Amino acid sequence: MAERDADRSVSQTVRAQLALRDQILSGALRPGERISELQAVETAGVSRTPVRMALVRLEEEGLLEAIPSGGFMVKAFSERDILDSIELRGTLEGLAARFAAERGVSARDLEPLKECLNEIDGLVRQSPISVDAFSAYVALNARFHALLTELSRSPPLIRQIDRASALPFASPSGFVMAQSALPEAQQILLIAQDHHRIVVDAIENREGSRAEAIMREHARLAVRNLRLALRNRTHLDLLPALALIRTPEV
Amino acid sequence: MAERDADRSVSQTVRAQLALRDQILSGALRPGERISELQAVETAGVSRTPVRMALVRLEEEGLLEAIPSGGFMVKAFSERDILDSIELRGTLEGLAARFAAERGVSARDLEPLKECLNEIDGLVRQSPISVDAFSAYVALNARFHALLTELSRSPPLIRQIDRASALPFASPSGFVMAQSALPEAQQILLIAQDHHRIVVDAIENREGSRAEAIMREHARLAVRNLRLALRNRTHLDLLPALALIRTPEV
DNA sequence: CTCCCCAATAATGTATACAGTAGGTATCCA
DNA sequence: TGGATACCTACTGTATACATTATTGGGGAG
Repeated sequence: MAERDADRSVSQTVRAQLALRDQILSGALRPGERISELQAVETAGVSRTPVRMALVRLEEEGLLEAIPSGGFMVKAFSERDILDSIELRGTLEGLAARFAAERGVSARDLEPLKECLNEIDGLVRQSPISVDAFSAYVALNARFHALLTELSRSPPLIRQIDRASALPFASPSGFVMAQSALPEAQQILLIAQDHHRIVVDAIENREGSRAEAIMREHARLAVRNLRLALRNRTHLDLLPALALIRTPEV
Repeated sequence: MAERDADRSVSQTVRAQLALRDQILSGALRPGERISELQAVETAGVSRTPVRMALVRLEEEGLLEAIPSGGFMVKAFSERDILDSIELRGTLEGLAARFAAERGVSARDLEPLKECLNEIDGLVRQSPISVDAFSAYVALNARFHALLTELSRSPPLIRQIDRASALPFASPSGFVMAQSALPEAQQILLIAQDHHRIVVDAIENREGSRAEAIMREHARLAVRNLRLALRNRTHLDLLPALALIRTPEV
């Protein structure tokens, strides 16, 4: 009720979309559960029209699924869906790295990436890494991936990568957090940093195939790590958006 | 006015979406042009609410672009966007082929693909190929790609490939039509058929890397061919034709 | 003559009212 | 007592009315 007149700068549709996404990701709405428009109207504090717009957008985003008889439900994902989504994004980012390398990148455009890596360097060498440093790392890592994607200068590819990252567990931050549940987390961060450095080097030297190969390997390693994390159920609570994983039938 | 009560089985939203997509693809609405909701309401014969829903869906589909000040415009694509979109889809289909090979496919699941190839065989060997045979080929080729995608059994990947194929020029039918404008069209069809046969073989023998590599090469070849076609100034004839072609939804 | 500002108009974003349908519950009959 | 049917409720899909914002055109000032 305090939020009713908060942030008048954003449209009602966006506000509804954010509110609903929050509810889904926080687990307030369980997978398979039907979304109640009326309830959404109350929580978002807007009328049905923008709520319905938000529902359509969230469906296209992949968080919701249309029910044939009408309405929407929260989409449920299998563990394999999650692993596939990560490999998918890795493949696309590999293509982005190739494009960047083949098309040439000016030293000035490469500067932010290198700066990003340097900032990360100081963080990953701490052992054990502090909570603040870790969240700083997560943000910087996401920034690195975004910058790399941009370097492809291919709007269709960038768009597709954004879509592939929409699912929380498929986003860069998502799987960094997932891997952090593993005992070898510290070493994983160092390896990731190496990968990133190689990619930047390959792009700088215009070696498209090498840039792509290392990004794909990077993703495949992440998939292997996450598969391990998923198998170790005790660490599952550290996974982002665990609410979206389909629970076994009761 | 005859369409007002036609097809009561589909929702008004879907009807509006189809009508608008038709208008865009047929060129009745030019790229960059702002969409008039009022006009859309008239042509679709429905009220503003389903029209706006359709607009949001078409934006997510990639055919429209939101205008910051409000409303939507028809999205404009550069030639490079078109080429990138094709390579993008090829990359995704390569991953699909890899998944299919690595995860194993039963002989029964592979049957429809082989049948598809056999049906195509008879068509591509005709020289010159008749108009009817060509459109039959286009349909069968699209079917082959759809079946191959399905074989990955990865819902996230399938979804992403569908999205990548939403743009008419990036769809299998789209670039077959584009390449058909080249003088070596006949030979291109034969090469494509070879590629497809190799992919099926690789999947059957569970050679993931080979299956992926050949699909990517297939796409890169198509990109090269289309770049030639665009450079030869045949694109003035090509683009309108491309706009008319879309892969069947199913 | 040109540039800027204000006002009128049109179109978007939002809210609400209406209609049709699916699902649930209660009652009645076997 | 169990099952089927009919009614009722609640929710979705659609239409329309309202408000707010952008755009355009004209008029006035420099």
